[in-house]
Amino acid sequence: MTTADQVWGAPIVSRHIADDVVDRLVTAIALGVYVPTQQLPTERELASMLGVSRTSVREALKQLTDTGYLEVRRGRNGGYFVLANWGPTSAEHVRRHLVPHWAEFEHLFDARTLVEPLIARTAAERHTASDNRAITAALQAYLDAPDHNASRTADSSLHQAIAEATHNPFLVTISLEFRTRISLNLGAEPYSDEVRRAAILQHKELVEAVTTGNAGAAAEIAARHFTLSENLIRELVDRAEHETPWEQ
Amino acid sequence: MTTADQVWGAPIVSRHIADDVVDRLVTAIALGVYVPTQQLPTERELASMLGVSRTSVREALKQLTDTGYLEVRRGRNGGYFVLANWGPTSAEHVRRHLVPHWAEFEHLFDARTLVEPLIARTAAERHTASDNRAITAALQAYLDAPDHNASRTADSSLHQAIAEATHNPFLVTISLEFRTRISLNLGAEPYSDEVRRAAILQHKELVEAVTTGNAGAAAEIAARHFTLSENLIRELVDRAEHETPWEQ
DNA sequence: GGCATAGGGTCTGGACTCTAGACCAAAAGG
DNA sequence: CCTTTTGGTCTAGAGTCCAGACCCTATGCC
Repeated sequence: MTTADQVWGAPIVSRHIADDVVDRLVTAIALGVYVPTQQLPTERELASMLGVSRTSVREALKQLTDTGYLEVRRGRNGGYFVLANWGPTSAEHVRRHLVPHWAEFEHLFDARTLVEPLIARTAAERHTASDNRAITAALQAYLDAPDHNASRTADSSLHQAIAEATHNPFLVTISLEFRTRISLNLGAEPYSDEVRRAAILQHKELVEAVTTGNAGAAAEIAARHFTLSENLIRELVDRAEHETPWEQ
Repeated sequence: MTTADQVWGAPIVSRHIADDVVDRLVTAIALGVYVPTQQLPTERELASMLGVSRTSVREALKQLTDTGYLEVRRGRNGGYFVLANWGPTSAEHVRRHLVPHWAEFEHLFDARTLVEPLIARTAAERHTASDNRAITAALQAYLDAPDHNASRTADSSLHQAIAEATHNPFLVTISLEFRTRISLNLGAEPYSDEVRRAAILQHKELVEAVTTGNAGAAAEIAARHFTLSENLIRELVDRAEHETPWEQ
């Protein structure tokens, strides 16, 4: 693998606008901007938000509806609604997304476990009073989250607030990219009361370390925190592989 | 800046194929795959390499020629040739690229100085015998480089070989992205006999630390190494700003 | 000198994409 | 029942991309 290979590697393919729209929608849903049962903006609104024709938006929505991620209802009060197929608990989802991308997944977790502690450490070293306010508010929103969906949205916002305390847009982007790609294959990270209790504790510790400038602790807690969900996924896939021993 | 803003942020714009080709070419030249005075592949070859029509390739080459980065010669033995406008030593180049993107640049250096030591450390922890061979070969190529251009190409290959020793494609991509974006604004990093001597020493130390698995030293040397070029750029811009006090 | 060749330069027709906008169909609310 | 909101359908026109044919120019070679 030479430098030249990296550059010329893949042929250029003409990306269709609809594919870009699909990416945005999937990202939004993966990050919890829209949660199951929630209604998306109307076709006309999406078209105007994204600066694209309604035709292209419809093409994207059609793809997502066909794949079973959205439901469409006609008439007044109609629109597109997020279905609940995003959870990794369904063996279906595991087979469809986790297993085919398993190698990428391992690397993704690996890289995240390496980079996120660095981000947490840097945030702890550079945070300002205003960062602290944002982080604390995000933590509070997370603690107040009434259900799993709200919890996902708040989790993403909290980690984003921490990344922003590094005051480096590249680190913010890298962190967002990790969240997106992981949620993308995963739908939601696994969830149970036990997991939530552990996550609450870790988030509190992490926020404490970052906002008080305890860089070493922040890095260490972040490493533990991101290992938690990684292990949950592994268990899940192990189980799914045993339950459905390789037909189709 | 909420999560939703990050997702819906920019409107979707239809990327033209020619812009993608421009990106590839600029990346290739920035990374030293093609160096000044060297001839690019022919239009027909590029079209086939990239899987696009000759029309699109021509459009891209026209842009780069108009901007003054390529020269075109007609007739037999003709073709496109890389011009020498890429060096940051020209005050022209500094004004045109460094100053307008200065903020992005600071962040870029900052992120690189944070992440590259992590990559070096990880490479030191995970290297295999085959990685060591690749890294050592890349170092030798760097030492043997007869001139500045060959040196740039070899430098990029060496850092890539180290990144690949992490065995994580995301880290490889991030490292490549840093090199590309920095070279993109910079053309080449500044160069002098003194700089080269320092760089040779640091590259030797870095390779030694990585290949013998001395993770701490690898991280520390990488941090120093990437700070070196950062400081050179700063001096350069300071000088340029004093020499040409803000007309145009 | 003259011819063959390897490049860039130009043009065309057709397939496909994207857009804007008009209009239809269904369901809910008043 | 009628209006309104929302998805569903269709069309005309502009733009993009491609494949391929053909032209122009400089060089190398006989």
